[in-house]
Amino acid sequence: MKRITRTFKALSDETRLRILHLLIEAGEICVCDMETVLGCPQARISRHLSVLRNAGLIEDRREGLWILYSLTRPGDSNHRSIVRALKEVVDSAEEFAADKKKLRQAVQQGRCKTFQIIMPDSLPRAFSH
Amino acid sequence: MKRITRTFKALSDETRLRILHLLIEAGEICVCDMETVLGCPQARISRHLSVLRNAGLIEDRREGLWILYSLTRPGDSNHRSIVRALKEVVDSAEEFAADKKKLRQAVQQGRCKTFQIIMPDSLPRAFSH
DNA sequence: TTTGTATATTCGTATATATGAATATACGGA
DNA sequence: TCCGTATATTCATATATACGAATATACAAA
Repeated sequence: MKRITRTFKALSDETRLRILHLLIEAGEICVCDMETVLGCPQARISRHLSVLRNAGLIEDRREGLWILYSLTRPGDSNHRSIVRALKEVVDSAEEFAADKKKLRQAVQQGRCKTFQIIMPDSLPRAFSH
Repeated sequence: MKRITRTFKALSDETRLRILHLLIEAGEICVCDMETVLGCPQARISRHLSVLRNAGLIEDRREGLWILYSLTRPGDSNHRSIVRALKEVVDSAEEFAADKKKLRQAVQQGRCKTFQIIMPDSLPRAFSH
């Protein structure tokens, strides 16, 4: 039960939903790119990331100086149900469209470090057109 | 966006999830029956009900002295997605089983006022066996 | 080993939330 | 109109959460 309420609480903040949306869109993304796209101070993003990590929603891996975040693959049925709802919600809510656009532009203009790190030569198809 | 975060926040509390679970199980239920099944003080339940109502998750109607609560029928796609996840979660989590059992027993032993109010002569099929 | 970049944490503070106890309100019946 | 039952709200307080600013840590490159 505590696990469930903690997960819902993690989803109850605007910045955290925007972060999760970026992870859904980009697959994997570093903190400074979140900073670029969301326009939030780094400390704020970092703190929200730790809330999401403690809720088991995201995980990270280090790649040189950068730490790349991504969604955790759901480990049980509750997690799966909640993440499915999350994806439906960020998909249908207009407020996320601006971030999506900003992310795409940053990637195409080479201002997005994540893709220079993990795939220096090619863009993921989601951002190539 | 505010609507979405408010909805998730409403789901981030144990008592509120237990209340929603009862509404899912019973369809419609009065506050004193929640008190009986959940074993929480009335003021606490009432306050949590107002949080859920403000989030648009539940609605109520008066029937004499009693106020019967039920889930709001989802009005948009976000609401629908979140409520679907909620139902899956309370369905699969073991912690809700005890409340379900207690509700069933209360109904069958005639200690549940809701069904004496809304259907004095017959029990809903969900509780008749 | 120094420097710069990326990320995390600490600190002080403001705001929100949860709670029990007490009180108020709404309604029906005597 | 008075009383009892059902539900909501107020009050005081404890705890949690969010925030910016400042600082710390981790790593790579020179």
